[in-house]
Amino acid sequence: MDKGGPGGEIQRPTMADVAQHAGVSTMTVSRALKNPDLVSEATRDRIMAAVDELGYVLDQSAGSLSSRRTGFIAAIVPSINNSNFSDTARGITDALEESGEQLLLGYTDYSVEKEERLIESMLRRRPEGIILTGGRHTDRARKLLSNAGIPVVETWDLPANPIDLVVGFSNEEAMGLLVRTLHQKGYRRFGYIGGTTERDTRGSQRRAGFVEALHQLGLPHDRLISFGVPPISMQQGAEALASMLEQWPDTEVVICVSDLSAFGALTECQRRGIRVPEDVAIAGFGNYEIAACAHPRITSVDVGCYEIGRLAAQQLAQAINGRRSDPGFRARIVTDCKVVQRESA
Amino acid sequence: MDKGGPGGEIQRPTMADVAQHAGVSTMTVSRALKNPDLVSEATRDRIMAAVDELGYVLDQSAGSLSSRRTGFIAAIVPSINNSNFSDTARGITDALEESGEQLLLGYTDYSVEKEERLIESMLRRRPEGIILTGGRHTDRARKLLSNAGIPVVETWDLPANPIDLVVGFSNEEAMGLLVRTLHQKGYRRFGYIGGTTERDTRGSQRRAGFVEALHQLGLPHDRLISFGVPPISMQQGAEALASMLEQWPDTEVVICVSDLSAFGALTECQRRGIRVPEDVAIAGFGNYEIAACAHPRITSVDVGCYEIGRLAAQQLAQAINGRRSDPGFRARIVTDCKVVQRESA
DNA sequence: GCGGTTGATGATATCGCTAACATGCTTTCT
DNA sequence: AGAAAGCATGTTAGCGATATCATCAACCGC
Repeated sequence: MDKGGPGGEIQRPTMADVAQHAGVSTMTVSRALKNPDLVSEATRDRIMAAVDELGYVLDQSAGSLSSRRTGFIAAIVPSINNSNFSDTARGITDALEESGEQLLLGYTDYSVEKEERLIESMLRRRPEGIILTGGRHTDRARKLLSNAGIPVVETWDLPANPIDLVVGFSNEEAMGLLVRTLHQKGYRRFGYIGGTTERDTRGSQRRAGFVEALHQLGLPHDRLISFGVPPISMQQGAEALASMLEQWPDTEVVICVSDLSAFGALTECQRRGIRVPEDVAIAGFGNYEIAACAHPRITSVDVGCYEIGRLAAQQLAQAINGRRSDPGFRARIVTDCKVVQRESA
Repeated sequence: MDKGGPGGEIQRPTMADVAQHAGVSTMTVSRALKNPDLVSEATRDRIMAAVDELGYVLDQSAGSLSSRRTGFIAAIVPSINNSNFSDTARGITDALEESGEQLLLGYTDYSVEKEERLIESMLRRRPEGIILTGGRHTDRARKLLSNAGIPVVETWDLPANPIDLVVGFSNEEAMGLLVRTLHQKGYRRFGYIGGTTERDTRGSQRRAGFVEALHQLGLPHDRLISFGVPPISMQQGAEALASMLEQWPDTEVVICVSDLSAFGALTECQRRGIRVPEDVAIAGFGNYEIAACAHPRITSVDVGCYEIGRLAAQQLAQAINGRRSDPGFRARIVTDCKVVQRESA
């Protein structure tokens, strides 16, 4: 097979070829493929036979140029390696499948600069809407989006100045909820493990929520360990726990920025023969599968990642179709966060 | 902001607008954006100023129609939720970034029918190449691909009848390697945990490799537990282990189709107070992060997921650019698999 | 000083499809 | 019966970019 080679270019059949083959005009072929009921059954059959025989595949680049609808939705997540975000991506894809749109997926590695570049390169594809993670973006990114004139959904956060639509939750409050829940269970000496930089906005917000909640409870909130560049890994969670216990050996409960680091912390305890939760309790965030399966199972916060994606895609679809004024349409959807209490804390 | 609403359609500037603004022809604008050195500095500056002022963003749908290069690469994986495959996806994206192509990513949920549908809808976007997972596809999918006349890379496997290019490894042999390694460590009574159906081709191949290796070693190979629809989860690994020990309580080592199920099996042992590896040893496959972090750490097989993605994208880029006859170009790249010995087995 | 090369730019003709309107022809209504 | 409406299809004109060839200076070497 000579494919893609120079001179090996195959002349793919076009709609005109199909039309000729079926003895109709290209317009009828186009209709037969997109709105079959606009074409009589006999003609449609002839066209489909021609399509089959020639192995014709519609060219959507051409189609969307003419119809001004690309059928693309762009989505940008921090990382596709993180199952929380890939759950969101799944939610988006599943919702899109219903509306027949295709997903352009990109990841930023938690960098707003990379996000800006991604937004720019995706806008060149003329997506009909775009889904972002978080509310922090470069000024240029905001400008690009505003110029693009397409609906935008920010997710996983409740930005103070949203660009357009929002589907998310408050990371501060979700963390506050976790802290208060654990406080009610009797814990008093809280420690927090997170990443080193502010790059992970949601991580920073969770830390802020941790501090604020303890402050309101009148408890000390200085046991903060920063370890590793986000996304903070299991391994780094383990190292951070070691550091935590070294600095504050009497810490009662350690809350981690995510379940991955929480799991790392848990295994570090196991290596050191520290009992969880008897000696130290551990809680995470995100309700990853690992939290439900670890031994002991890890207390966490479920933020409904899949649902965020599904809702974001639905909102976008409605906005694209001009249903912003429909009853029940809300530009800002606050999703539910639940603390999942398990054995680890 | 009125976006996407009916009648709210913003008239985005086109290249002609930029051209007029800068007092040049559209062709010069096109050149300034794609091959800046073909345009004098003064003109280029004027054009860039116009681009900035108007907030112009290139329309690639239009561009690719005329240049017959879409800049798209399609990639299809079984699941983006599985970090092995999302590592491969990362490898692809990273390699593509160098060549400036954009990724169209889709997932099949381990169904060849869904794969066929995905291939069809992606081919409508006229990708310049396509990366698949595994060597099993529907006949129609094969036909679609062959008609498309673009390079194809099959990954994560060494298909007997490859469509075109291959970047992968033998799942049978990789599993055989693991079995022999554990055999050398003295284990004799082997059990295997995998999914129920043949949908996960790679899972089936690993099971076949398990059976074959034991057969060659003259050992019994009937301790096979099938549990759950692939991808088999941590939880299912746990349940499968319970079932294994019930049927064959004297099993010495349990090999799981992936590290996720291995981890589930491990935690089930911990719940039951069964010591790993003293009472039962456990090994997984894929070398996920969790294998390196669990306590005890899980023996696994590293298959270089990221590298598979990177190589696949590179191969594709070379094939697209007609470098098939370059020295060093191999249509079939066999990647390295290494057993990573840890405490669990 | 002149044929030839190089460099910067422009004019024109598509690329493959679909929107919008036009054309016949049949059906329906009053 | 004649006007109005409906159905199946065709015609025409782009969508927004780029390939290709053409143009016109400026420059180069001998």
